Amino acid sequence: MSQHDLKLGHPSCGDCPIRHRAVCARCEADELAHLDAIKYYRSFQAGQTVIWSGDRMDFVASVVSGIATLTQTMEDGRRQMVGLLLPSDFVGRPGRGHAAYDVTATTDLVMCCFRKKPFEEMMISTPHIGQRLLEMTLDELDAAREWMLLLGRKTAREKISSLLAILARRDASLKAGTGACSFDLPLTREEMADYLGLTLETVSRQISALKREGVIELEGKRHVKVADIDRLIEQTGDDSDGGMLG
Amino acid sequence: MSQHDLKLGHPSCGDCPIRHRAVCARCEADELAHLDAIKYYRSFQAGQTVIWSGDRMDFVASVVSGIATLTQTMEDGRRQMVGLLLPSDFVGRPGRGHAAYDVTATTDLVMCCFRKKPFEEMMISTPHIGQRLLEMTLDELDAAREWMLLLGRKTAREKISSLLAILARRDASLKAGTGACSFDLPLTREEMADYLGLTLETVSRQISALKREGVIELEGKRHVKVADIDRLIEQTGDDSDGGMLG
DNA sequence: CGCGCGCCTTGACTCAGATCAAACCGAAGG
DNA sequence: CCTTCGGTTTGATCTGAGTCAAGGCGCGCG
Repeated sequence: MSQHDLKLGHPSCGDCPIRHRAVCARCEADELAHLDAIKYYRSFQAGQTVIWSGDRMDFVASVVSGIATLTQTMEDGRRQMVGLLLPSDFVGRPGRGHAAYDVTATTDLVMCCFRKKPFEEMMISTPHIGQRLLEMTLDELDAAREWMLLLGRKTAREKISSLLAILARRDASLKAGTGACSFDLPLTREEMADYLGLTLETVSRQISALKREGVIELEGKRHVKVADIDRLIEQTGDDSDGGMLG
Repeated sequence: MSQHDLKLGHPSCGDCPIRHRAVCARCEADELAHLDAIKYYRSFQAGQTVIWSGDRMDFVASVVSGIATLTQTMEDGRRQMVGLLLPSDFVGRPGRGHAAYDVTATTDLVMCCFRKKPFEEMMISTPHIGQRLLEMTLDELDAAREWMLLLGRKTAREKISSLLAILARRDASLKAGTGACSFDLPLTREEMADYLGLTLETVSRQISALKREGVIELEGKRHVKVADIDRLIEQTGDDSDGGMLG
């Protein structure tokens, strides 16, 4: 634990990029100072494994930048991604000593870590943290349940479109009014397949089909342009209101 | 709200059957007294809908007895169950005014309800409630993610076996040593199909196949006897240790 | 008693997506 | 320049589960 790869130039909590969305979002100045004192940063390169399922895990963390995945693997190698961790998302579970999933960096990744013990102590003394964590966990539970609908009932076409629509909305580079936007896919075809419960061939075919039909355009393999987001959303099978309930 | 069907004979919180597992599990005597003062019971008959997705929902609740389901429905009628609510499970989300899922009683059901406002106030004044709710929500998130693996990657055979194994373990009428047990299915074939992301015909066929192969026995349509639980678990595709990680 | 109604089972056929196999593309390295 | 290699595309074929359709079983009710 002594040589955690602490990088100079990391912000103090007060001007951290994820300050207002992460588990610390509701903390007051003094609480933040306490967190500042116990936090440390760790960086991972794209492709590196953060932790293996079943391994001892004596920290919890927030994603500061980059993207990580949470996956489960069966003995025979079948894999299912069960979560995508984006900046401000939380990893680890207070009150559990071992990782329940494989965590992998799909892009270069920076995490803000807390050793479990001091973090748990702080959760007791600082209700704001527990409150925010509850809120975030409830959001994740909703997301997981939405994904259950996708995995259990949607067609391949609907699955791919749903994923693209989520990525498109998040990269809200939505040109005001026009409904057009573009973004880079943060996942390989195989990773998308693992997320969607498909094979990589089916993912590839469906993306080609969407391209052929003009719903999306590709620049290279990874950059997607969506001329008309509504047309994409039509393909997802979701309520046409685009998820106003969320 | 005036005529909630409060039944005489309901226990005070102190000797409630779900006292030590529900959201109130960590509460002290005085906190319990407060909950006692604001709680009310509601009963539903098997088959009744508790609330529809999107409806205004001004209460949260714990299941006291019976079983309820949480389902999502697509416009065209495809349905996916996203949760099974058993005694002590919690329904509703503090900080949200509308139901996100259809909640249906599959057996006669009794729920212990709290109007949202007083409950939220109490969550702030009584950390024990929020702490317990966080714990329960994290458990549900784990369960949801395990279900994502089932929905995305398991075969029909593995899905059915997984469901039966879960029900068998829960009804821990496990005869010590022998690994034999028996229980009633709380769901119709169609409800199982909605839970497992299958059709009811496939559920029926797989159950017949398991019976034919001697993995299970049926008494009537609903009562299942498992002579050798390990043989059932072999069919689930899960790690052979039977989920010691959980 | 017989009728209708849920719920369940079984059979025949179809099809979406998996599997197997080949080749393509672009970047890195010699 | 050519080679290698990971990621990707595309084609041909196979198959598990869906769909459509016909009964069966048990129960409550007229």
